Amino acid sequence: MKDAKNVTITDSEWMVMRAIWTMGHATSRELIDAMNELEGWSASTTKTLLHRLIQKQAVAQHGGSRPFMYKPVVGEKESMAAAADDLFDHMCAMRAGSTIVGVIQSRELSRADIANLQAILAEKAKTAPEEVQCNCLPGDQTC
Amino acid sequence: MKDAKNVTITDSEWMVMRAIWTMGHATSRELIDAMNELEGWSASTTKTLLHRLIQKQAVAQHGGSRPFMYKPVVGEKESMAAAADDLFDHMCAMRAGSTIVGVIQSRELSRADIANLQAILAEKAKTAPEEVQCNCLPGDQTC
DNA sequence: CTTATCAGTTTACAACTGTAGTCACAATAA
DNA sequence: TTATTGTGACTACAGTTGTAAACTGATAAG
Repeated sequence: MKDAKNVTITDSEWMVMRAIWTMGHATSRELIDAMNELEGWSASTTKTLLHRLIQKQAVAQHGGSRPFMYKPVVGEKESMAAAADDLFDHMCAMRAGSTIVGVIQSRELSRADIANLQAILAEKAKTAPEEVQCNCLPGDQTC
Repeated sequence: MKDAKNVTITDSEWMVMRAIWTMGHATSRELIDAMNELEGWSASTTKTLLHRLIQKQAVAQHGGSRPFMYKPVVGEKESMAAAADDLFDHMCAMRAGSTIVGVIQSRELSRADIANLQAILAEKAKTAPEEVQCNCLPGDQTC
């Protein structure tokens, strides 16, 4: 069973996935056109990326006859979560908080997103530690 | 003037940077040992990464005589912010909010981080849109 | 001073990425 | 039925990344 955790989507592939996710399903022609307009890519480039995504089982080919339909196999939400987790997993745990502050400052958030975040934060506040430990070096140095 | 925005640090290089950032400055021996313990890397691997970081001007060699000192040139905070921005720039703006929700849920945050986030969110709530537009396809489709 | 060792520099090399051309075959038009 | 074209498959190729060996010059030990 393929899930987003096991698939690594590269930067270029990500662009194609976004189009497929948003369209729900698409023919190669539609994707080629969208990518050409968005990124200026040649048809070959989009085709290659699409094939690599199929190999990775991030996308599947549907419909028996020739203009095939392409549909996402991995979900957008899960893939985004996996990518974000992957990023933060490679960074210092102690500074994750301030990094998230930066992200929130620079992104547009809907009212619902904000309400959601506020609820989670209120909950987390109840048990939050004074300091998060740095996990960048071996042993348990005080950083 | 080198700033974090212009330097792309790869995953492996990131590990070395974390050690250097945390140590403040270090000799190659210290880094080699730390990386060996943390990642099981051979001395060569750490040396290579260190050199690539010097080339990228993410790290600088200090001290005239042989056991040189290595110090970070780019800051940890700025590098983390750049990496995080880069990630979110490649993802659907509409779903950034829920992705952040996921990140916050899975990370440990200090009281100070939480207070900070709460303040920013309260501020952003005042002008937050009902919906953030999807920016995955050309044109302005309703997604 | 000569030798062994360690730090620093070069070279290596396969896998992965970004970007794209070419080939083959199915569908369609003539 | 044959020629054309659109779509999918295969090939290409340079640059990056992960991982490390080999070489070279500085230091320390004898």
